[in-house]
Amino acid sequence: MPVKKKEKIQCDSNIVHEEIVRRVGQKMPSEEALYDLAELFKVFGDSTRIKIIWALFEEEMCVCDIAHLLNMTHSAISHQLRVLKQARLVRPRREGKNMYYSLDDQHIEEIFHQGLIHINE
Amino acid sequence: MPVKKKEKIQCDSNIVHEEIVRRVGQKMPSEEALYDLAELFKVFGDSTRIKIIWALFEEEMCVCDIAHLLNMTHSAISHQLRVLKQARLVRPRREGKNMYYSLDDQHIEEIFHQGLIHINE
DNA sequence: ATAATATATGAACAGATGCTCATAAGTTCA
DNA sequence: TGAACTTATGAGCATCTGTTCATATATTAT
Repeated sequence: MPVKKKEKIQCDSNIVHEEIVRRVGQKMPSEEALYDLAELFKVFGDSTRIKIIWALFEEEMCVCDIAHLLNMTHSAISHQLRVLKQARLVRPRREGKNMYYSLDDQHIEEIFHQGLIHINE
Repeated sequence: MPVKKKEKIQCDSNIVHEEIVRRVGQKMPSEEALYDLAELFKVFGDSTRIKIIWALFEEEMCVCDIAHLLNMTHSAISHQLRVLKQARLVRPRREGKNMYYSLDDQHIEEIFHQGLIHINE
């Protein structure tokens, strides 16, 4: 009695499309890389931080000016700059009492650009 | 008596670096565009969704297979696919009992690529 | 030293998020 | 029709997040 061969397979939790899952699984980046990527995008996923970064596209600014530009408290901006700093996206520079922040990455602008293309589609 | 001109200005909440703030402010995209951009990146800011998208780079897959690949419940995957669908990042196609999802955007891969460059720097 | 200004930081709180669970909806096959 | 299977969805909940507030730190000028 020949075993009935299933050509187009169902999606039983056991009889999954094993071929597909195996092939795709092999091409996936490491768990760690995907996690880090998500962490990076998480940083971009807040409109305050997006605004800060966009402002710094133009030129370096101090905390106070950013706060004024975005009409937010110094504290809130400082907290967010810390997040950006930890993600190695901005770099601080002291000048007297002021801390000037500037962008520390060349790829951000390209990432944002592609993001805007998606939005405006 | 000549008015003392302030060259490098202080950061009083009143005497902000008005020139800078004004110039940068003019170049900022609209509030709405920046908000939408943040929303898009928020979608990328979760490792489950990152994994789903990366899997779909290879080929379309059904809910069940994605769940199996990522070792998660069907429900969790379905919820996340909904988020991706609402963001117009994936597109569903029915085939019998299965819903096959595929990527609906050409720019995602470029965005992810640039993101990885930042991480590996 | 003290005062004034700029920034940083911890605690607290409200709101958002992602998963699980239960259940519903849609499809196929007997 | 009903049973089996796949996917979708709402509720509940634990966790995470972004802001505010109070306070600390750092620099400059008096």
